Amino acid sequence: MTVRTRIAPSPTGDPHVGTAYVALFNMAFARSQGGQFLLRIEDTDQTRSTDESEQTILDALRWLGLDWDEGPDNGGPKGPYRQSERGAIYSEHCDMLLDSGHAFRCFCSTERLDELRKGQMAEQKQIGYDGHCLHLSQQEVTTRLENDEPHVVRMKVPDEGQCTFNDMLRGEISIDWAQIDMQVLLKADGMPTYHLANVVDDHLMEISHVIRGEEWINSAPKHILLYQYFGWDMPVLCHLPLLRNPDKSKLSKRKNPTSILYYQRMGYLPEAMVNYLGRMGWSMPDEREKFSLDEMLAEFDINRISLGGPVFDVEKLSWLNGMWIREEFSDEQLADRIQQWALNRESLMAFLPFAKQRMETLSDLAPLGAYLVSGVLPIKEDDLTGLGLEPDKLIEVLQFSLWRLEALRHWEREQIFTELKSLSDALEIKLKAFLAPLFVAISGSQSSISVMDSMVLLGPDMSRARLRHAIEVLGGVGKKKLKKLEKAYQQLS
RNA sequence: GUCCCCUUCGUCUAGUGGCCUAGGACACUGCCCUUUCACGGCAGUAACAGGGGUUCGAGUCCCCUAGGGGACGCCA
Repeated sequence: MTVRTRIAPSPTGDPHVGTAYVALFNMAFARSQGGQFLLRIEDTDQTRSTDESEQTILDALRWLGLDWDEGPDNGGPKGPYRQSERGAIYSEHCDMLLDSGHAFRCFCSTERLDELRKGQMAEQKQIGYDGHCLHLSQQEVTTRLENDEPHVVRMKVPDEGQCTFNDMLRGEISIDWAQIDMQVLLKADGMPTYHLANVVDDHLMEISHVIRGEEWINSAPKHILLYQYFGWDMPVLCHLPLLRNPDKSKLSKRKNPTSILYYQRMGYLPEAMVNYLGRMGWSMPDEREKFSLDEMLAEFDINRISLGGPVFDVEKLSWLNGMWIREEFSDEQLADRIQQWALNRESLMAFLPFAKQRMETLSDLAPLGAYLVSGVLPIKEDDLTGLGLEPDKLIEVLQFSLWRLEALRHWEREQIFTELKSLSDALEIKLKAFLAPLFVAISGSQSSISVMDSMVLLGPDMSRARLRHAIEVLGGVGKKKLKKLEKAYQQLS
């Protein structure tokens, strides 16, 4: 048996804990069955991933000890790979469906589709493609193709009956075919959508079991249909519960740190991290809380997964991390870890040029650099409100900066500066006054090395987390207020 | 709005019809240990969403209701 985890890099390159979670269970299932665990990076929307962001995710998984196998040597796609390099195989498969009459070309414009959706929304009807191009004559299709009219390829879907399939954990699931949209398979730019790429790649990689997040249940019928159209064997499906925020919604970075890099930077151990993820929706037969990846692989039974969406609880993760530090690490091992983590030559060399100018004795180093090796800083409301900005302005500065920095793709001094400077101009606040609250949020004090340099040293995840924390310290932003801020933010740019 | 999935302490969970007076862990509270703080030890508060069935017997099986979540893109 063979199993794979699909990875979709995000523009910012954050390796999401949800990705690691799914990868862990794929790996656990594969290894416990003596099968293979593969990894596949997929990016059919080329604006999303870069070599860098792909690398970041692979590194994060490796850090957690989630090592993958090579995959079958059958000429099909191999291990982590770049999908865009193999664009042709999708259009070829798409042609097969076109020839067999299971797919059709659709020339509808984005405007028409928007209009259609709006109408359906207004009538409170089901939303989906209306089959406008389904019955174009061969003649018309040929003419429009000759005219180079932009078009997509959509799959045909039965208009009656139900699709019934089996989920390893959930049993039988039935969905009416009427619920299933005529999914676009090949986009106007010639790239496949997820659905096509997923099915074709899974088949070529000889995937036997698909273990993925619950959010995919509703698109299972599309995939089943494609397998039927191609005449391929359908893999076994298994949908994992979704990791949740404390308010039970799907885990998101707005409400919780979700980047593995953040937890790394925070000083969580990979062993504890994997251990904790393994406790989400799963338990050891003897209910022990602390276990290594190897122990989990040895005992893994997929039927021990519970289906309620588990809330990601940082507090319990911290407790577990403490257990690992205290019980599983010798002083020597811990010393090594700490050195690797932050007290390494590279980190010191990065920091020293700034520290040097402010040092009189070597012992000045610790207070100067403490904030760089800290997690959440103990700042108080007064530290921020005492800076001279009005409370409303203060929130604006922090929240807008956070949004700008969240969108930043390359975490470099120049870019950070450009973003913040343009924001301070737009808000008509002098740079010095504008940076003051950021200074406190990032470094915890008013006198330290420059904010920009500090942010570079801290890295994107910790920097953003500190800004979020500062906003929390000020009482946070309610739903209403958030909407207002978003509006104001949009108007700025 | 339509469809799908889910539902045991605040949170993570054990539970596969009798072993359940529902067990463990985090968090919380108290006590002990300790020159402080932690760690550690001990104890305590706290849950089967509600209603109907099936059964000698239901947390466990079925149905309904409610609640939560997800999906409805030329995103993945």
